[in-house]
Amino acid sequence: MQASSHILKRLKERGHRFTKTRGLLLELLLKSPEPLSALDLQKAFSRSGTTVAKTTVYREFAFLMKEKVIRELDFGDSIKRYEIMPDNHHHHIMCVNCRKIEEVVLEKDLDSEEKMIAKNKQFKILNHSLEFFGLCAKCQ
Amino acid sequence: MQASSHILKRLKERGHRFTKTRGLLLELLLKSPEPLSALDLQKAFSRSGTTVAKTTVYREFAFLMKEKVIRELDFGDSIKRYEIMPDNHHHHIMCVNCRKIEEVVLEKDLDSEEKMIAKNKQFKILNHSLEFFGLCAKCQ
DNA sequence: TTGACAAACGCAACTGAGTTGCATTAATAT
DNA sequence: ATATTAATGCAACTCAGTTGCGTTTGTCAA
Repeated sequence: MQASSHILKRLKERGHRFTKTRGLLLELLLKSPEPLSALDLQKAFSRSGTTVAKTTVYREFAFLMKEKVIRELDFGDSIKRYEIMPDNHHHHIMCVNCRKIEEVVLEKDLDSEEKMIAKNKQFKILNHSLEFFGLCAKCQ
Repeated sequence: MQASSHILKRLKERGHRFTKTRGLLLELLLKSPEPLSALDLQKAFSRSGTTVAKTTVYREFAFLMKEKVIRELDFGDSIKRYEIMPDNHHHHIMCVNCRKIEEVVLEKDLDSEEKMIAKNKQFKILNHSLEFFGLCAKCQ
């Protein structure tokens, strides 16, 4: 029983197929300590002794986004990265030198700020993106 | 006396040239209520009755970034946008429908959070990016 | 188990933001 | 006025991501 089973089960209940590629891609995302790009995933497939077309990876990202299984992250380097949709609300910090990414949890969330903005700007806020940039222990 | 004069003066003091393109580009950035992309700027040049090569716009962005006259913003749509380096620390909210961007100022800044992260993660934090996404008054 | 059907896949060609090489133009110092 | 070199323009390029289309494969019903 792989860690991705319950997700695959959920997808199947919604009428989607259980393929080898989808299973492995989810496994790899689940066990990665860092968000992964399309290229990262192709490399991970390679290391697992398989291959996957980049088209498939991008389409799978789109599919899993639609199903809200993963979420997209943007670190400003024009490479989209993805992680399994987290239970705990967290953000990230990326080392601007070696690109290492770690999760960070704020002491206070941004809910009250969002309410204030919604009120002042008459925007209906749907989400936000907050990423920190700096130098990791090794790179400073 | 244009609004960009003091910036051009500052650049000149550092040994850089005062060109028509640089002057107009700064004028346009200064008077824009929203951050601008390279394409936005080319269009704005057009409306001013001039033209500019996209290469020039990108190189000018790089130059002005190096001189810390502007800063780069990322709203996750793989288009870099730029705004004059602000005095007041602010973030932005973008309408996911019509792409309208407005400035927002937090009630509490993220300094204490940054200190906490720096301590816990042993990162030296250099900066952060925080953008909100939602629907503006017209689009909801 | 088999056959049908559509979801999932792979390959090649494409898109579009941003970059690079190189020749030309023009701002500044002397 | 002239020399120097920063700034500019054009064309070709890069690279992450997308699209078209023909093929494979998971699923379901007979």
